[in-house]
Amino acid sequence: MSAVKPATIEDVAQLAGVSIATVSRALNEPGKVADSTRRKVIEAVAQTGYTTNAMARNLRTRRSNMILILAPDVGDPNFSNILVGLETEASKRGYGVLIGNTRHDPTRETDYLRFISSNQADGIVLLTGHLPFGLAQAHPAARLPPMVAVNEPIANAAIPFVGVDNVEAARVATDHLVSQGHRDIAFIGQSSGRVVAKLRETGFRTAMQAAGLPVEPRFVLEADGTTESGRAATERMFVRDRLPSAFFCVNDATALGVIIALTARGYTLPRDFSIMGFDDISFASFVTPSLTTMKQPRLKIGEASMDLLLAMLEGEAPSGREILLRAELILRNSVAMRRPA
Amino acid sequence: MSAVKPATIEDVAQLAGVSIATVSRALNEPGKVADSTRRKVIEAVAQTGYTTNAMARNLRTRRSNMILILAPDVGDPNFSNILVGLETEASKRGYGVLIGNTRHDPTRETDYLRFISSNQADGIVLLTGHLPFGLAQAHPAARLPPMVAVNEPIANAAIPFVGVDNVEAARVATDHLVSQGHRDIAFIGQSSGRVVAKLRETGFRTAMQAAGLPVEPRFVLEADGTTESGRAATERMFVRDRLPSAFFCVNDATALGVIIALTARGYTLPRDFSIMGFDDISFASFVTPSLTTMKQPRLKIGEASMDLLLAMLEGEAPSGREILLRAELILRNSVAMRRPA
DNA sequence: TTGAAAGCGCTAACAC
DNA sequence: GTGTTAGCGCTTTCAA
Repeated sequence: MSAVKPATIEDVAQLAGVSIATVSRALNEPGKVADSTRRKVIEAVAQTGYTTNAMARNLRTRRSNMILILAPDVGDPNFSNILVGLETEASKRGYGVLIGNTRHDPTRETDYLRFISSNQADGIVLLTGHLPFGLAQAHPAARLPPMVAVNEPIANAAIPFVGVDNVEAARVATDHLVSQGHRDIAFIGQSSGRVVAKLRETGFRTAMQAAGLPVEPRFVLEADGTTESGRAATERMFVRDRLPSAFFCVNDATALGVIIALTARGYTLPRDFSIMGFDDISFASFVTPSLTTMKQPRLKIGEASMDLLLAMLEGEAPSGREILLRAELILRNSVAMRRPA
Repeated sequence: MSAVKPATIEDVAQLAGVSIATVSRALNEPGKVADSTRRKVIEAVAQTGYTTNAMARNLRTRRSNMILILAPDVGDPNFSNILVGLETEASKRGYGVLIGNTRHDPTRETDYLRFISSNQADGIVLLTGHLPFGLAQAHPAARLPPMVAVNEPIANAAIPFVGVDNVEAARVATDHLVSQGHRDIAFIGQSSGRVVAKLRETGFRTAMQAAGLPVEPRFVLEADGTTESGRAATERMFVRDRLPSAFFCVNDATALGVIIALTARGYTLPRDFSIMGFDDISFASFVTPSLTTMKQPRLKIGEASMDLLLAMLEGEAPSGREILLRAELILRNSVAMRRPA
């Protein structure tokens, strides 16, 4: 019964007894078509099972209604719900979402730009923390595609950012430790490269200063955000003569490393030390002790980012904004009152 | 300097002093073009910064080189590396990957089919465990798009499946419990609806029978695969007069529920009970006790699925195959020797 | 309010 | 080996 070839706009036009232009209008600008003819068209569309050929439309309009998402690791639990949020908002607005897993590989980053230069995507969401390698060459300054940075701001580039207010959240986290009586607090995760780490360190220092507490340089340790780096940093701590009573970790993965190191040394947590994480990634509630941490509103971050990007695409928004969302303190069992000395 | 409008094939042709057809050939079928002219073309491409307009090409060829991935929850830790594998293989072969988060919502499933019917995707990877709602209507039987089912086979449909050999893996898992001296083993996670649960139960029963052990009906409990269902099932267990010494759980989430219930009742694990999970999702090593489980080769599953789908698309493979990969027993701390009664 | 027609940029027959 | 040419299916002036 049904044609072997998909129906085209011409088939619909013929059946409805109108021109293809009218069909196009009836579908895309219903207001510009008489009620009666619109009904005929709708009817014909139903009969033929017509669907607009997106390729033809895209070729004509030079828009693809696709958004490219560039992430270093799509499987990262830190991204999971951000992706869901991005996809949800895009889908709601009639856009599709294309994913590119870069693994921080410059070659791959460049490669994915083909989606932009070949008109297969209209804008980019960057979860990578930097501009895709090769962007500048591929696109002369004036014609950069619309982009938003998510989760990790992009240094030295006027790319709108959407994410958590890291400084403020780190301040809240530190305040919580202070409120539990801690005065000697270590910061695990200093890292010159990573913008986010810097922001969290700033929040930490701000809170300490506001509380009138000193930040001892020997209590500020480098770590690159991995579990192993957290473990190693903790070990380095033990060559000191004095120890902090609490650890504020740059993220949950680092905190896990700290917990592992401390537990291995025979300490009981949180009795002996308090640990504060950041992110609230999926395992945070399953570790022992379960992790007190700052929860990122990932779904919202994703939705807000896509919303901003689409607004830019549709020419509604001033590009250059920044949307900072609030992180939430999640109280679990890794932070306790400081024991009297 | 650089033109405000992107270069087209015509610009390249002009600069190289050849016809557009030759440019097209030089780029797509280099063998069919003389060396000297090919070099001229390459040079002109470089000068103009030309990139093929994918929309025009797709319109012409009726192929998009895009694959649609339909998943109920893109953020599910169980999918994370499968997605990475899918994307990696696709990207390697020059395909892009489009994601659709269905949330098991029939409306959304139908909605995503527009990517197929509008020529924006050439094939579908199904992580949902069922055919997208509305597929049959949208595509008369003869013209179903190429599809593969991943992770969860699709009942009553001749869709090629790629995933772990659940029966075999469940057998291995059960064998391990038996080898530790357990004889009274409960199966948590019976579920009539889910194909995967059935397969794992089959593997469990096979192993028990092979070991000459009875499967007591009261030790086979329903649970839908969530942590809460595992917890609840364990509670139901305690109205019995006898208890098993080990629990084989249909997945890690369920196992976590069992652990929570048992721990809450004051038992020490694995001293009092042994728990076996399935999947090895990210938190498995962080729970206390860390979970002994069967690890799914997720990256490989993703790569193999995409490989199969692309082979089908390129007309190389008989559609209707099944690729079963081997799961690996991961020994951690939730399973111990059975204590003498 | 509608129709005719141009053309988006490309690939693939077909001719040379 | 290379060029000419006909569309792929659609949107969008421009006229009526």
